[in-house]
Amino acid sequence: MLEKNYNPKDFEEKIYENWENAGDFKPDMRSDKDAFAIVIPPPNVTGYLHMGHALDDTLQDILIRYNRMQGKKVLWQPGTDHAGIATQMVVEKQLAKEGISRHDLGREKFIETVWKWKAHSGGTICKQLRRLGASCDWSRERFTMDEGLSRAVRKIFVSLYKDGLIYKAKKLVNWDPKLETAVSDLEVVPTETMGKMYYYKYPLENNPTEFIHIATTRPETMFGDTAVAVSKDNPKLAHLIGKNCILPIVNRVIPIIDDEHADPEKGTGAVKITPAHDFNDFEVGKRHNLPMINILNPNGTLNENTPYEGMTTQEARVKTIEKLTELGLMEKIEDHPMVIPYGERSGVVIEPYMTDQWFVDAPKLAIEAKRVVDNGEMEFVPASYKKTYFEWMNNIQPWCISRQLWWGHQMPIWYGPDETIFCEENEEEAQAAADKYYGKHVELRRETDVLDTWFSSGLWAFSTLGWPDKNEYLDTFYPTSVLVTGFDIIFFWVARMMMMSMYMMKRVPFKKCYIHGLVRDEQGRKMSKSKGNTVDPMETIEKYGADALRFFMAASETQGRDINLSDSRIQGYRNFATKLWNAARFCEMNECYSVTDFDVTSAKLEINKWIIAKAKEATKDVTDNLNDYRFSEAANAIYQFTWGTFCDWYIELTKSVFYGENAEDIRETRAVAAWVLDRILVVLHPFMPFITAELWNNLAARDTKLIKASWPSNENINDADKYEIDRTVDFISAIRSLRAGMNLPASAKLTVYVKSTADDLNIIEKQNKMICSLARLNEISTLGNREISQDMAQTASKDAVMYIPLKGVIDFALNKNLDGYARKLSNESFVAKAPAAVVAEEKRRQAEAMENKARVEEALARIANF
RNA sequence: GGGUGCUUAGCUCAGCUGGAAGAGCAUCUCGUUUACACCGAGAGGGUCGGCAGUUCGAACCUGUCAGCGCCUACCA
Repeated sequence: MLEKNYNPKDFEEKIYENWENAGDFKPDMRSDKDAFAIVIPPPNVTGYLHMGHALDDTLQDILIRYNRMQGKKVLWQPGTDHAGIATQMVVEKQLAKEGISRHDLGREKFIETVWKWKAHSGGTICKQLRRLGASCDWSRERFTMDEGLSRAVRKIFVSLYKDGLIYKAKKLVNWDPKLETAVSDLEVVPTETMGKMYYYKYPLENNPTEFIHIATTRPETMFGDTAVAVSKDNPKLAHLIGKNCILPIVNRVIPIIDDEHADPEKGTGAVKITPAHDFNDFEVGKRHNLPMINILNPNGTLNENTPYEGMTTQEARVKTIEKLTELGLMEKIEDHPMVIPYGERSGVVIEPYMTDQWFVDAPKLAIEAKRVVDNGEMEFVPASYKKTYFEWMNNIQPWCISRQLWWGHQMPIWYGPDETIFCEENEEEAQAAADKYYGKHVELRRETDVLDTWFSSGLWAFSTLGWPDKNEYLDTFYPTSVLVTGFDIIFFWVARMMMMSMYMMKRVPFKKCYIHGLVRDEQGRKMSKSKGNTVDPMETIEKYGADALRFFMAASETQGRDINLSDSRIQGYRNFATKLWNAARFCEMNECYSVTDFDVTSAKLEINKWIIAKAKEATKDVTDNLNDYRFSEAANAIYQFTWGTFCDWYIELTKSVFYGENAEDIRETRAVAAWVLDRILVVLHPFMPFITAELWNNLAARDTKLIKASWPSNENINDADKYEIDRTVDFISAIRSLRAGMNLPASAKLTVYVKSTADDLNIIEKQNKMICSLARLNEISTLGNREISQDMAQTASKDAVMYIPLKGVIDFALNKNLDGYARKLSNESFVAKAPAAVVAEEKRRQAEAMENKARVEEALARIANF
């Protein structure tokens, strides 16, 4: 027997353990059907599940379960990411609490500490994914720094290098002065800020009374200036080209050059050129072969090339302005809205900084990655993201992959006395190679830089499947079927996977890429820890169950739009689960047990033929929508069928069968009710795996677990099966509506006479009992040659006109109540002794009843006039 | 600056190929009945942002205006 109340906490975790222990998430490699695979976007190993994951992973699980039920070989490949910067920062913060810096520990000890931290706090997110119901094959869980995946990283690195697609270069990069590492363009967050524009002037070399006027937002960078540029098309300034000016404070002579970068419309029309600290100026510097003066230390303070060595840029800025003012060169300072780049992780201002770094030739790798999207080998859903992808790919810059961090894949590069050794294996192999090359034992020094985290994530689609080793999984599941991820990660990850996979595998990493939006808070604001508006999915699951949260995510997921979290909606889906639970209890109480191999075509009763057709229709609806990745439509289809059709109508209709005497009708209806309930469990399972499995297990002894039950397909739907009951529903609805509109009490049983087509009359004849029961009637019959009298209310449904005599009914019902109130209130001792609130309430009710009566009488008067 | 999306009921949003405007929540009325009050029955509520076009027919297609958002570039 089912418990009276739906209580997801009683069974969700238990059911999950059963699946996992039984190996139900492992692909059925013996299946003769297609393979279907998804690689999970790997969360940070030390991270926690947030609502974004809940959405992303619910959608994936729906697809996985749906395809698994179709009998395919299904793999959901799980794993976690080492998240270089993020993890290193967390551990550094921990150490800082004990007053230790990573440098105190040294590289080796520090990395050891990180591994310890990972062992201690890692894996939480995988437990949380289990709680959500994610049916990943945990036996294949991978980590980006696993030995296998690390080997893949080294192999690709060396291969790219040999193909000339990785190179070392001294270039301007985004430098994070707090973390003291290069970061990629994508790890920089441009932030709108109100800053200042500083106007000052440099004297000309040969005529110190003449000046060239400069505007800048970063005056302290002047110590790195190696030219001033103006445009030859600028009539006011062109005459200065070729002259020199004097850089104040340091009194260095720099040329005034002609360059297109100097826009006459902007600033003063003359631009100070600081090639080592500005991306545009760097280009100008290259064009004119200007010296590049580095003015910063790695920690962002000014260096020995400036008069303000050791100062922060802010301090130096103040000092520079003071000094320029002193020299009478400062002109004005204006407020200036601008965009300042901040480090995504560190939150400090990012400085363009000249260093030796390693780059991947992304523009070259992009060629293939673009081609296969262009020709449809990889399809975005929704398709509009194709444009976004090309927009970026067409403007792609070389990808800086080196990081001056400790946590990550250390580059497989060893420096010998005068040679660089690349080795995809390990230290000893590199040493052996070096010794062989030099013909004697030499000291090797390994490159200290590690790789950008996204380098290893870029290999995820095949490295997790065991590449570079040949194996069955790689053969079976690569290319994977679909990647499900948020739009915020298209460039970080999707594009890199495309490039890396096309380079190494020559085939797309996934055939489709489903992109969803962000989960926002109730008011539509972005969730963030700093705003304090995050909602922990684990708390939501605790409160409403994982099924409710999952269903919310599915039902809210419409292509190309963000989702606003809504507690009332999640609660609504919990209510939906409760509703299903109770419907199952109804079936159980009425002994509706699953009949193995029940032949639905054998059903004779109209209500049964009707619900079977509707169930098949709903199944097709869900199937079609899932195939098109229309999650909300699919979820709504099963929701509407379960609640609006099965519970609201079918269960009610079965009551006149179950409470009747016809044994054959009861037998058939029990079998059909059980069949429909099973169908709901099957079709709902991808969305709400827990409650459906719990009911499946409790309602009958089964040969197959629900997780492996087969998804119905290509069913024959007979529209004629639906007609009679659809019409019956029309009649009942019309009568109910009229009753409510006229305020007729439910206790008043009515008589209805119908004038309509023979077809309708036939249906009314056949379904008489059900109509009477659901519309609270004594009788419904043909009008025949009865006279239409003035006290008859009328309502219509298509060809049918229904006449309802009202006279006695109303008087009876209304006066009964009124008499009661009158009697009570005329009782003096009641009025005197009962609490005032009770008396007032009684009076209120009396007034209400009188009002009600007036309304009905008014309605009757209207009918009389009709 | 370039790109892209949105504007539909009080709120949050669906609405696929142009064919009778929908859901959930909220509101109001009623509630006989052993599946369910986390419920049932019923109701009200919309100039589909404005304007102009195409069409037999437009929430949907075209143009235009307005408002909001996102991505991206830009530290003169």
